Amino acid sequence: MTSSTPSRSRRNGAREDRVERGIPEATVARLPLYLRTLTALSERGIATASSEDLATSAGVNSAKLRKDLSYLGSYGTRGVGYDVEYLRYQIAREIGLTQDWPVVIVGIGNLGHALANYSGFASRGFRVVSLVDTDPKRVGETVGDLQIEAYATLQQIIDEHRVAIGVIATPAGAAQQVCDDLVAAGVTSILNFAAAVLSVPDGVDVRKVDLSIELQILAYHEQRKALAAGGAAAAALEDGVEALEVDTA
Amino acid sequence: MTSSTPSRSRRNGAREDRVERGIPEATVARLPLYLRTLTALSERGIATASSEDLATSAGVNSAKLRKDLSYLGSYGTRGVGYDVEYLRYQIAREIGLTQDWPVVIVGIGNLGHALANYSGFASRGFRVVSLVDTDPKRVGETVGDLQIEAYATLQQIIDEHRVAIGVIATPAGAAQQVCDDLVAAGVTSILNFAAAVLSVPDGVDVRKVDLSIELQILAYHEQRKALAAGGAAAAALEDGVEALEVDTA
DNA sequence: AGGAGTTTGTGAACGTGAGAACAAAATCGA
DNA sequence: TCGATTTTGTTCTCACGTTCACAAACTCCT
Repeated sequence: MTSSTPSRSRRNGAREDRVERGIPEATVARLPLYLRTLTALSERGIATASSEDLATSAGVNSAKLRKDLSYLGSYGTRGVGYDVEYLRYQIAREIGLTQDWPVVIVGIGNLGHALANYSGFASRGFRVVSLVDTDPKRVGETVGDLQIEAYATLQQIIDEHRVAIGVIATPAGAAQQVCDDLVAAGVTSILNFAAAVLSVPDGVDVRKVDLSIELQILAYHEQRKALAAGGAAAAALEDGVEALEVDTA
Repeated sequence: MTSSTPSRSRRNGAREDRVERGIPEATVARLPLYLRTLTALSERGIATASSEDLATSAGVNSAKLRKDLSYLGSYGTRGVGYDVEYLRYQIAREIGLTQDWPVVIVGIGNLGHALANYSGFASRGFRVVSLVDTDPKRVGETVGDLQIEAYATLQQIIDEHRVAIGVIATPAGAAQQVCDDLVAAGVTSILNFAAAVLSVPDGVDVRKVDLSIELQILAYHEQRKALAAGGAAAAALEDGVEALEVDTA
């Protein structure tokens, strides 16, 4: 998914390695969580926090948190903990939130609307610079403090605002075409809310958020819980009866 | 996360093991994707598909897909492939989509609105039976074909409709309280859209969808790409200059 | 100054997941 | 009926991620 830059030069220094190889995906995915936790602590006027404190607030194991942070550098003080403000800045810089990221949203239906108004973006360095829809009837409509623009102006918008990140909130059928157009216009990161698998050239990152998939995963576990809690025999029957030998513990 | 039911009885049969241990999390997360792929093929009138076909459509490796499917049982035919309709049913049954899942959404702001109107839920066996909001002014308002109900009626709603899955779309500050109330009322699976870490008792599953985190992950990769593409020297300077030795390949 | 107490950073062990590779099982044509 | 061909199901290996456990490094108190 990430542009594969295999290790080219071999040299000492963990810091150097980080620049070369980057941070493990799993860690990257947690950094925003830590950032949010630190911001919350900062707002409560807390200046220093141990890995244990942070881990509890973030809902993770403290060893994992320490290891995650160690990929960024050695920003803690043994016997003391981490300086909240300092660590917050370091994580923000690492993720790239010390700069401003212009974002364009394509497809202003129910979800697009909600995303356009979502305050969580603006407060974290993301600026929705334009809303685009393929439906000409919607063009001109005001959402939040933006007007919906014509799909034909996509290229112009992306050039003008130097947009690198695009959000797709169209129906599934339109998603691949929109994706292709975004990529052609120079977008290299896409957040996809459409229920479709997007194919993109190398060097373009795609992340997908699929609401119904999340619910389905919950449903699977929910079903298992229901089965485990007494319905085992009935389930075996419904299942076709392979081996109905309930171990009566 | 999942209720830990360690292997109690030891017996042969992969099918038996599946029931005991369940399917790997990573596989569970992909089953809905396969399901969608199969539905799409079915609608195009395709009766049979090889693992290669399915894998391509789903955007995964074919070996991975075969291994995933093998956890459910042996539903393919060597030399032929999988019967689309049959496999679709088996996956649906495994996930628990042959039954209907009543869902309640709490917090009908921008996002709650969008979720309430989201057609992707209904089409996959999830039925939004009630919308709840803490703001008394919103109560009675119509969204889609439902009316927003008072927060105080939460318990009653959950009992009446036998709701097992709750969706939290409130501001972060209210999320934990709502979560506690949902759990107290009998909900055992929660999909959380609020930017907060929820703590729940054992036996309750939580999945979170955080839009701003997804964007931040993209931003990290985007920044790396920008750095890799020429800005390396400038970045090293800004970084504090540890060792500015660019390997000129 | 020195010892007791904290807390980080990391090495090592373990578990899970991904992908290559191949034997087993099916179809098809002669 | 038999060999050629296709495609599944599974084994094996490797990479990645998590957790434990502990030495190193810091503070604080006497």
